[in-house]
Amino acid sequence: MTAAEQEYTKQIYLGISNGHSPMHTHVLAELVGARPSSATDMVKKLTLKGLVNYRKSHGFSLTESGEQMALQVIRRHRLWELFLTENLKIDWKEVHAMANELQCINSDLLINSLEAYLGYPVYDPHGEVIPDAKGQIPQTERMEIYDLKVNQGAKVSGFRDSGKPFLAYIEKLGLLIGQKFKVKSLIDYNHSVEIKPNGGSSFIITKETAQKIYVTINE
Amino acid sequence: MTAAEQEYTKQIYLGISNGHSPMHTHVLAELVGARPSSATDMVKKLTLKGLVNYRKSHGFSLTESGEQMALQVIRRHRLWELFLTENLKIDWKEVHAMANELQCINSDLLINSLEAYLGYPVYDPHGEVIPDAKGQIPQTERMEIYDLKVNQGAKVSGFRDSGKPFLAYIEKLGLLIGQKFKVKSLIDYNHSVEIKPNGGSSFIITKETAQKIYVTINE
DNA sequence: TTATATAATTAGATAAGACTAATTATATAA
DNA sequence: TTATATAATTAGTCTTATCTAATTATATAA
Repeated sequence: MTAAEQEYTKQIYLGISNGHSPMHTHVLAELVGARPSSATDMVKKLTLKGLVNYRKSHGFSLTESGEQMALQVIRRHRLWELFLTENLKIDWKEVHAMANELQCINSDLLINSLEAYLGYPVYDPHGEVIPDAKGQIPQTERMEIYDLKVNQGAKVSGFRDSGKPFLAYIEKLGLLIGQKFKVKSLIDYNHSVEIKPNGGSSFIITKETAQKIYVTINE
Repeated sequence: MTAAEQEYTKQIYLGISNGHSPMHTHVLAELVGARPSSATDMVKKLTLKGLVNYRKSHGFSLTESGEQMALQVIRRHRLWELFLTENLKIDWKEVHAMANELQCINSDLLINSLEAYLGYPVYDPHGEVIPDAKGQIPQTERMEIYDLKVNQGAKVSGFRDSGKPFLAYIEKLGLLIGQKFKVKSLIDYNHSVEIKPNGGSSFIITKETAQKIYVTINE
């Protein structure tokens, strides 16, 4: 499988996981950073290889083997991200792009050795779960800030978006993984959320942002 | 620069270092594992980019900037090889192929972080010198078994060939890096060399093999 | 110097992946 | 139901990197 095929397959999986079901060519094109016509070409190719269920001009999804493929790419991506931040101490906003190049190296020996070296981690530096060698995803419940109620306290545990602009914004807000906070109010008008981090003053985030930040509730 | 351009440039450099000066298309083709016509195409492209000095139907060499380019690729390759063997504990015969895929990721941040993580190493697992960030090669003298005299003792310090078949042969002979041995005799007929490793019995290696094994002489 | 073997190059294909521009589907509003 | 906006696809082009087969250079031996 080529690097491009792997990246498209990964993005179909992630897009569908984030609610874009069924996937559409223009959404996929946006996700991989290409034009819709390129996405159409690739989806047709992936369909021929049995990785995608495709009905012309309607949406599409991954087949069972396409999903397994995607999970392996995601596994490689996230293990490399973790290595880059944890071991090489590279800024977490930079690692996504590097991991996108590293993920295409498809060697079980390499990736399983890396996984062992990192100590069989469960989460990547953005709080996303790392699939295991069999493509199994350790089951964890993912609640978003958007799901919280007023006065509820919680702790940041991950992010749905690993793009540099979003992560830079998160860093600016001080909402790094582990940060505790409380929901101060929910704004009916546009569904924004006002939160107050422990040891900081409160501010408002949009609905979109509140849906991209995973949390665990204080026990 | 594409992965292929990087690999060709690297192989031109290594080939010339190993005495193929000037380089020729059929030799280069052999080194990268392609046909001579492909090598011709690539050499023409590299010439247009100012990396190669080329005179049609005669040999060619790298320009100053081509050489710098090659040294950076070699640097990345050897740092990754070291990481794979030292940290991930992957068999040294396997790492060359993996490093060939990793070497194309051209990020100074990544590779300088990796170098720091590895502790600014000077040698890769095959005993080859690692160029620094500026493309400088730490100066070390490279003597081969073939240069030794009868009864001279020495220690294996590296190999000119990092291909799997050669390394498997070396491993079989027990001539790993650090192994001490003595030259028992030089065979005039075909310039083979009889050596006796410390703690083992003597055997004969061909001239070609004797030229691929670097040594340091016992003080 | 001419014949010949070897090396090098050219010509022409192919495959992957991307693009633009044009066309065709689909779904929604009037 | 028809018009229209949006989405999707097709057609055709480009680049990179390969290949085979044919041709041309070069150098060596007779």
